[in-house]
Amino acid sequence: MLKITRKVEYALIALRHMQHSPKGTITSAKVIAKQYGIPQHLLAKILQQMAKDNVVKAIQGPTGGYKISADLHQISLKDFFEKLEGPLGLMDCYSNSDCVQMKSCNILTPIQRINQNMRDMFSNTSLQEITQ
Amino acid sequence: MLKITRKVEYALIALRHMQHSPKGTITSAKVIAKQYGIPQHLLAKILQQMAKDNVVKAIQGPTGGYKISADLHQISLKDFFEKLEGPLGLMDCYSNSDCVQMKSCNILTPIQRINQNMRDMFSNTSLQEITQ
DNA sequence: TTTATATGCGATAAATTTTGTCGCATATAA
DNA sequence: TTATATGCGACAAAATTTATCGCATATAAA
Repeated sequence: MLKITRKVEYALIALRHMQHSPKGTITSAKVIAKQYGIPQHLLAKILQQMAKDNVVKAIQGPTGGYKISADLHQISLKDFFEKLEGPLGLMDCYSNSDCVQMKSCNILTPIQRINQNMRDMFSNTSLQEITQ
Repeated sequence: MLKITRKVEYALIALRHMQHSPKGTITSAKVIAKQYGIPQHLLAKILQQMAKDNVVKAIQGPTGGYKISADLHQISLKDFFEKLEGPLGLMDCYSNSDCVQMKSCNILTPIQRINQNMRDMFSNTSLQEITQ
């Protein structure tokens, strides 16, 4: 529990790789996948999603690939995680109200405080701090 | 991702329930399971594990059950989570070294800082703060 | 114009983890 | 003696995560 997913890991690895490449470099999913041992198709889809989210810009055709298009200082880890994986919370019930135990649950409020601490932590960390 | 498991949820619910019962009360898994809509057998196993961990004391026989035996002020959430779920970390590689990408991974160090923040947060929160 | 190689995207499959169930044993109060 | 609790291992179901496949479109380069 309390793990980040491989999807997020792969996204961060790709961003960091691109950020350490010479300015203007376009990097294909294939190159990154090979270098870090990531399934190529999977990484491609993740980069495509980041392109939709305007974190990265996609260039099509041969010699195509991706480059960072956002200012990573301006994106918090919380926002980035939520772009890729949806709402961030220690328990589902904070974003999804279909838990039948909602009324009887006695830890909803106490855990909420911890939850908020966690969200704050990721809100106060920028993507740049990971990829720099 | 970044969720706590139901196992931990159920454990916390049970502890909080017991802590709010009159001093000396012995509570069976069955009673708690019914009240909160938790699968009884599952909760029983969790309580048994907490008994092994000396968080709770088990009393056998009919009229048996459990009561809190530890000082919950003295147990951090981190320790509690690790008792139930094993090592705490954002990525498996911090506790388990069989990731083949270890050498090539470029985010190991940056994520480690975030990881430490998270561990600190759970280290600095006592079980009591959840169950009180 | 053709070809090779990249992204775009949906469907599907495999693997892993989480969650829940079952059966039988032991302990003990009534 | 009986009923009801914990103790414990094996197993099963469900959910989530991780990975694969196929085909479409875009475009640089031969």
